[in-house]
Amino acid sequence: MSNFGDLIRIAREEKGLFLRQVAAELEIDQAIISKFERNERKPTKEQVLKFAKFYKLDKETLLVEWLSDKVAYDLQDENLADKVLKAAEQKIKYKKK
Amino acid sequence: MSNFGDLIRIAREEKGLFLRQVAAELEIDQAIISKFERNERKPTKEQVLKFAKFYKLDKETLLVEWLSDKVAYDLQDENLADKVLKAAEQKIKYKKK
DNA sequence: TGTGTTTTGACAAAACCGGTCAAATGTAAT
DNA sequence: ATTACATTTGACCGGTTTTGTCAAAACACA
Repeated sequence: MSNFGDLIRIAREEKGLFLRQVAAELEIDQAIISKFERNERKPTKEQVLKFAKFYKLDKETLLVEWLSDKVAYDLQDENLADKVLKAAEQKIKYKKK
Repeated sequence: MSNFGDLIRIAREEKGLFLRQVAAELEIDQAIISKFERNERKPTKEQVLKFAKFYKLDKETLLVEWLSDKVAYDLQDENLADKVLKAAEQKIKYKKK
């Protein structure tokens, strides 16, 4: 199962870059990026977009990965997760109208 | 579409209680309960359970309502909501193993 | 060992939350 | 219109949680 951290770590490794370099480019401390890659910290939306742009990853893919990490995290110890997701889906549909 | 606030407001009105009374009983400030009922603030899980017990509402129903409100809120201005929910579902399933 | 990279953890600043309270507003009866 | 009571609003406070910074520790490997 993929996650935000894996995506950006793989992207970085494919480009043969060091944390230091990415950090300088994106103006994000390398310690933080290290934590993002290990899913120890969650980036802000702005940061997600920075990564997408820099690594030339699909913006939507990365945002979905990031948001779904967050939702899954919020529901992790809820055995009601299924019901919650279905209810949330209905609510979102409803709001769109 | 239902939501947490409506459920507890209806329950209170059905029992003919004033905010003041519920507040005293649950030891939650009435201003806060007023905000819960109008979905202006989100209660803690503990508070949700207090309401379920006091109003004799199904615990699970209320928890699902509360959590799905939160998820829907987090995704409200994301047109990726559908994809996010599907991805989150996969992640939660995966984690269970 | 020496060099360079990544990870860890302590710390401070900022943002976010939950609760308290009193004033403002709403509502209905007299 | 005034009174009495219920609800809503908003300012404020303290505590928790996030976010960023930094340097030291750990790791990799020639």
